[in-house]
Amino acid sequence: MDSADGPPPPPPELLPPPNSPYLFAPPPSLLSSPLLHPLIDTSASAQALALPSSSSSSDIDWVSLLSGQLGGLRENKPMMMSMENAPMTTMLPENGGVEDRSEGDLKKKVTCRTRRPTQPRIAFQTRSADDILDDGYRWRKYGQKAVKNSVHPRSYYRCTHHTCNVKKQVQRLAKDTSIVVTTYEGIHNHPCEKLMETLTPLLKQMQFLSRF
DNA sequence: CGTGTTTGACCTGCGC
DNA sequence: GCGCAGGTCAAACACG
Repeated sequence: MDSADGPPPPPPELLPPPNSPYLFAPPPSLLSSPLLHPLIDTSASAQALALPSSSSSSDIDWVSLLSGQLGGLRENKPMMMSMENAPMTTMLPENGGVEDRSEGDLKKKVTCRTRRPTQPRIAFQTRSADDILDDGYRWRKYGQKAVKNSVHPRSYYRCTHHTCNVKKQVQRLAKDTSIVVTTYEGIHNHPCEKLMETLTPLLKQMQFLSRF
């Protein structure tokens, strides 16, 4: 939901280079976009998106990305992606988003009745004052739950697109409440309106330039 | 009135 | 089998 009249909130800060096993990853707005859907594979996502910290945004194969070819990534080339004004995020391995649960004796209770193993799940850590990241999709909140060993509740969201079954969970880390963990589950089966709105003029410009 | 949020109840898996 | 905890449902409510 678009909150906010008044001054815009400060942009989320960059997280420091994460220690293993965390990996750099595109912001949710890109990862959840149709352009990158093929990348989000439950088992392979961490490897496929493994990015050396020495990478820079200049390494991005934007042409491939924007043309939908995704060549660089399909060849598993190291890449670093960034978006202006987009929050830098840290991608966690599957179930990484529940790291904060590991405080105490929380062990392996990550599997639950409704968890579908076939659904890709990707978690992001984002240092932000806002719980909700604007990733271009519309979300409807369907639940909120207090989580053990955490002061902050976990919020559950579902994509409002009628044919889309993507969910996401949002929770602040218990250890560092300035960090928001967003876990995406599933893949959008529809275009991201905001993203396409942003990229369309860019694509046109690139097509024009590519003629020379 | 349509859309989204809140919140308590309910369901289910897991550990003991 | 029981209790706990996570995830979902759905009615009530708020807001533009």
